[in-house]
Amino acid sequence: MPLKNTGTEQLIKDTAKRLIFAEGKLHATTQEIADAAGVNRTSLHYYFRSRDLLIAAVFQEAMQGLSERLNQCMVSAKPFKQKVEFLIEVFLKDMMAFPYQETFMVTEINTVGKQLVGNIDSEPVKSFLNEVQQEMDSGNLKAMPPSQFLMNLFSLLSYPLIMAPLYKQLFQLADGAFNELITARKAMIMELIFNGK
Amino acid sequence: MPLKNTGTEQLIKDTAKRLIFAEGKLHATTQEIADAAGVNRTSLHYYFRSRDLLIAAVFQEAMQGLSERLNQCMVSAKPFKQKVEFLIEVFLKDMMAFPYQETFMVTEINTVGKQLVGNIDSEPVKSFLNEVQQEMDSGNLKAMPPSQFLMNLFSLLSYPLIMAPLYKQLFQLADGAFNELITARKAMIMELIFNGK
DNA sequence: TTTTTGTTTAACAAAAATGTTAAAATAAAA
DNA sequence: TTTTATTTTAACATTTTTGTTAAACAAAAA
Repeated sequence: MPLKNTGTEQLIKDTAKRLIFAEGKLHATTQEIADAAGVNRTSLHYYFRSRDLLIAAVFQEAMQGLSERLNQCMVSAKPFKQKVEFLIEVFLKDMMAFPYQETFMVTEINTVGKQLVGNIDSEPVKSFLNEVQQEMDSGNLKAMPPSQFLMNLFSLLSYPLIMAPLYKQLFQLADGAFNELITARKAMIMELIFNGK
Repeated sequence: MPLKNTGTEQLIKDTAKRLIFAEGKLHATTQEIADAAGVNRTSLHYYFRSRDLLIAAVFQEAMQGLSERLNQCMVSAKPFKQKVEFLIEVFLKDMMAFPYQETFMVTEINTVGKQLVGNIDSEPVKSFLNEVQQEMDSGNLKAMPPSQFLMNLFSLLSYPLIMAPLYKQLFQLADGAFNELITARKAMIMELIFNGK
């Protein structure tokens, strides 16, 4: 629709992402988004027609981003261990920037409906799970259902960042100290899931 | 306030908990809560005065519940390994019933403010972390900052349940098959965090 | 039974959030 | 420089959600 395109459309979308994914304001209002973007609320309707459509756009881009990250990490030609290392790097970085992305997707699915998920491509994941199985067969990984391995990996990666506000309180840590904990996790997760092998 | 007490107050609170914590409707409206509870929306105001106060009551009970579970699991007289086993059981059960409890608390903190957390007692956690340190010193656990050990434990426990809607899709699993995966995790988590020791 | 107390409800009111319209502002094209 | 197309905005309208009031109802006490 826009031809002149001064970047406002992208600005609104990015601001919505920041509020929702980074700051965890899962039900930011159109006014809050417009204010944070420094535009009039009507602009938001001009570009997206309704709040729902803006949210849908944001959701869909998050889903696509996730899909691309999975693809990038899971179907590369790297040897398995390097592949996992790369995956941890990519997802840890993403989670540090947008810790509430996954939370948003899940709660959105819970309120709007499962049909939202439809477009995710599960092929890369399937091929990765196969590779995990092979590694287990060769004795390079402790045997377990490959889906468990994958859930373990993502649990260790994502959960501490999602729950950061709670853990900062529980451990009495300021932002800086907590971030150090998080960045130290890459090596630790590798150790843990490869069981010292 | 209520003297006759027909159980409506508790019913409303429990229904709110079900919608928010179990079904993941993190911003259920008063109408949705009243409908689900089968009462008139005005009753909700009669007992709680406002939506905010109902939500505050729900939040506070969740916080207290968490506090109690932590206490129950972390300061018992059990030997360390049994203690962890017990903790996994308790929290896995709770997460299966109310997967979005923690998510709710975090997003609430992100929108309302950190002062909400205030009342959590971090003493049981501190004493547990000390015990973890001792186990590491004795060589029963791989050495790492104890807070990392604790985050690992809770990550492995909680994350798959929080993200269930996504993983069911990704693995193409129905509810039954997914639940089997989850219940199989207790033993697996023990193995993983004790590193076969 | 009638009085009192507590509970539930319908009807109404207010506030908050979303959506629409038309006009003003801006910038490129003719 | 006028014209045209696009973008931005203010003002208004609608819908949704929350909150209030007063009356109906129910049950125990007087």
